[in-house]
Formats: sequence, structure tokens, C-alpha cells
Amino acid sequence: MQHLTRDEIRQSLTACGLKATHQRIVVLEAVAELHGSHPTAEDVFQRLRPANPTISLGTVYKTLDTFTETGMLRRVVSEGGSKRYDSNTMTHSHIYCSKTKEIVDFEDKELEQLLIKFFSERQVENFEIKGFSIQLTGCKVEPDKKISITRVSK
Amino acid sequence: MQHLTRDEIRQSLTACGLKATHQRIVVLEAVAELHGSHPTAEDVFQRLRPANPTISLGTVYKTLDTFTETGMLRRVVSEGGSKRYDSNTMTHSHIYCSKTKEIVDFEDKELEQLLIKFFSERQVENFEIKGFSIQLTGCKVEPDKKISITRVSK
DNA sequence: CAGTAAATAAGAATGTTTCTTAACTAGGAA
DNA sequence: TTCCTAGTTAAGAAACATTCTTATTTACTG
Repeated sequence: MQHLTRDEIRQSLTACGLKATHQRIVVLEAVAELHGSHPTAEDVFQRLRPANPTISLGTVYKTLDTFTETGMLRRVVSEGGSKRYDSNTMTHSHIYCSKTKEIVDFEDKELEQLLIKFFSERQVENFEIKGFSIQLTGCKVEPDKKISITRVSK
Repeated sequence: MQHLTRDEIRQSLTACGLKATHQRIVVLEAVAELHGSHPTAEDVFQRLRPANPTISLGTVYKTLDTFTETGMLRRVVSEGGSKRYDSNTMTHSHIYCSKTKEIVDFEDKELEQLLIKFFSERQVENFEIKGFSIQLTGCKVEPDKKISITRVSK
């Protein structure tokens, strides 16, 4: 999630066996800059277009796909509409607002531990678990304010 | 999830303030018959077309939307592609196979309790929680066999 | 720096969903 | 029952989202 220089991006592309093209670099930069907003291909395209007026939308689609395959990005599940991407590939969960269509990240080590323990006591047959996440669905109360999660003192 | 007669469907439609039209009845029947497969609008359309050759795909889309709004159905989140629906509106979780694109239901009271307890100790500010679910992502091992979840004896 | 395999731009094609409008129908009132 | 009306539907156009095709360009190899 930290800022990467272009050379660092170049290196991680090569490490994944991908050619370090200008297009791939700027797509990855744009997704990183938009992190937290779970952008669509169109969002990413709009973001990098001013500085890269010749890039094509098809390339953005293809590049995001490629990055998802190599694990450099994740696809975020959503209730439909368009595909959305996340530069945070660590285990984390999402809060979905059905009113504003926002998807808010939320990370909780305690919850993660709880689930790891739970699934260690279960066996999913004929399935290789790659990851898990929780999704909370509901509605924002004040559409203009932020959503945040805090611990309640017992 | 149990079988409903047409009169029972008619009643639940009326209870939701909807006119009990033939189209709504057969759409609801079709989704119920396809339960477990998380059908798309197109799937539902194909299912009920033979017996209802004059129904239009647009009506199926609109009807599924209407049912989702009233809470008679749920929309299942997925990694993109088309919108998928679920006739099971109880709290339950999903296993996603990235290979076959299958979505398998899985229900676990113990997990549900665990999460209820967890969230009772957290406060999500500016957000009204309507529900939660877990998603397991990964890959089927044998594409032709079923996925099942069992408890491991400690 | 030349050769080659891979990647890109552009736009066509495909797939998915919503919108528009005129015709139809369920359910309430007479 | 029959009529009335608001809500619903069929059909297809339109909008939106994604993938595919092909000629051209580019990154990497030696």
C-alpha cells in the first residue's frame, strides 16, 4: 500500500514474468493512487488519461485482468454493475453500502484470527481455500460522513 | 426454501404490496427451483421460457430487482460478470470457485454465533448493519466432484 | 542494434442491464 | 359482474460493460 517508485514497479512486474511496459506501470500507479475506492476499469482509465492520452480502455481492462491473475491486485466482489479492483491484497473485509454503493475496507486482526481458528477446525472437501473475507451489508446513516469501526468496551 | 403453492406465492406478493401477476409468480417459482445455483436473470429466463413463451427478459430483470428490494430474494455478490440471485434470504455464506465460477452455499450456526458475538463487541459508526456473510475463495480440486464442509475432530 | 515474442490502440463485436412506450391486467369500486 | 385505473408487461431501442480482432508498436534477448 506504500508508494512505489517506477523502478520498483518495473521490478515487481518483471518478478511476475511480465514485460514492464509504460501502460502497465501507469495502470498500477493509478490503482494504487485510488486505493480505498475500489475503482472500476473506467475509473482507472479516467485517472490516468490526462497524463497518458493515448492509452486505450481495452488495455486498462486487459492489464487489470493480468494483474489479478498474477495476484498483484484483487478483484473485489460486489452486487453487480462493474468489476472493481483493490490494490490491498492482504486479508481484509468490506462494508457495502447499498445506498451509496460505497465499499469501505476494514481490517481486524482479531477477526482474522477468529476465522483462521474456525476454519482450521473445519475441512472443506474438494476445495483449496485461497482466502476469505467478511462482508457487512447495510446502509450509511449520514451519506456525507465516514463509516468507521470501533471496539465497544464491555 | 420449501415448496410454495401458487396461492402461497400470491399471498406473499400481496403481503409485500405487489400485484400478484403471472410473471411474478413464475419468476419466483423459477428462482426457487434453481436454488443453490445462484441464477442470473438469463438463467431464470431460460428456465421459465418453455412454459411461458411470451415472457420478456426485461420483465425478468425488473421482477428480480423488485424482489430484491422487498427482501424476497437476495443478490449474491460475485466477482463480476452478471448479477446473481439467491432464494435463500437467511444468513449464510458462500464458497467461490475461481475455476468453475460456481458459488456454493454454506451455512454454519457456530460461525454465525461467532460473528454475532464479534460484531456485538464492535460498533460500526454511521452504518446500519443489515447482514453479514463470509466468502471463501479458492479452487475446486476435482471439477466434477462436489464441495462439502465437515468438522474436523480435534 | 536486430530479431522476436509479447503488448498495445482502435474499434468492432458481444454481453448485460436499463429505459421507453404502447398495450394489457389485477384488484378495487360501483 | 363490469368498469376503471394504477401498476405491470412485451418489445425493442438505448446505454453500459467487457472482450475480441488485427495491424502496429515495443520490450527484452542475444
